[in-house]
Amino acid sequence: MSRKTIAKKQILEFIEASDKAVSHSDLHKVLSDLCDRVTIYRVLDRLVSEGSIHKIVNTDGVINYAACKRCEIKHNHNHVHFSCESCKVITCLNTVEVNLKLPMNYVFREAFFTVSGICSKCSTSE
Amino acid sequence: MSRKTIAKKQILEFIEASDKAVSHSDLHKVLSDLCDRVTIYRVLDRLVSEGSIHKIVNTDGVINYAACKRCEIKHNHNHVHFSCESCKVITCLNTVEVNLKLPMNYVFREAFFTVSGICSKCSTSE
DNA sequence: AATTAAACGCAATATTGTTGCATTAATAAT
DNA sequence: ATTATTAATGCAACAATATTGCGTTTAATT
Repeated sequence: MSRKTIAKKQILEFIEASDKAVSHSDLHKVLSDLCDRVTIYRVLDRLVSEGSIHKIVNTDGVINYAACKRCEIKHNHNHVHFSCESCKVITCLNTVEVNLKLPMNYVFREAFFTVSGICSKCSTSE
Repeated sequence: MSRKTIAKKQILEFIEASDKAVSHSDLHKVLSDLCDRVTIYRVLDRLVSEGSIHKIVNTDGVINYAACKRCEIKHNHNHVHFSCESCKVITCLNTVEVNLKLPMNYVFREAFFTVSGICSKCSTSE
């Protein structure tokens, strides 16, 4: 059974408080006093497998994490993520829906959709 | 101006001949006699910026490369990539179209769509 | 054939992620 | 409240991946 440790609590709190997706190195910069690098990796794995957060692979291959805010209602990570080229912020576009139909005999399991461009904040503030 | 070197020619040929997306380590295993690891990185960057190949970030964050087969007609990398969990092969689903509409003020530049599951080859051969 | 700079190899370094193991601490049992 | 159990941690080592600097090579131009 999974335990409620200090590291886990702090890491989850940080991710939940953030309005953007965060990477391992983001967390390490902020929580370096709290715990070891390795612990952050292990806590992130646990949080993902428990369904508290989800992984987002950015367009450059960097893995980010975001809290599952609406997953209580219907667990679904197949929404679109937006990666802003200007402010580098990665956000979840929960409002955008994607519909696609795979070819014959393909079995769907999971979808990862990331769109890069300029977010609304950056496009309106220039 | 970009030069036609042996390494570049060989790497592009290999990627074009492959029916799946290949990673840096794939290339390094095959072409280790041809050139240095670093050269492969640099050639890949050049080929991408020249538009001869395109990047595919897999669901685990590993970057793969595939040739741009239909880009002569209409340069478009916004098609769906499929990552097979069984045979680990990454393919371009040129036939699958995705339509999405970004929220107000978001500027679209590029889309990265990857679906994971079981490909037709694996689902029919079991 | 000489010139020029892109491309290269090599070494060093940085970044990212994993594993083993002894120790610590959260939870359950007494 | 104390003890027992084992999940979780820290640390060190390791592995894989990616980048940079620099002297040398080589493709393309003159």
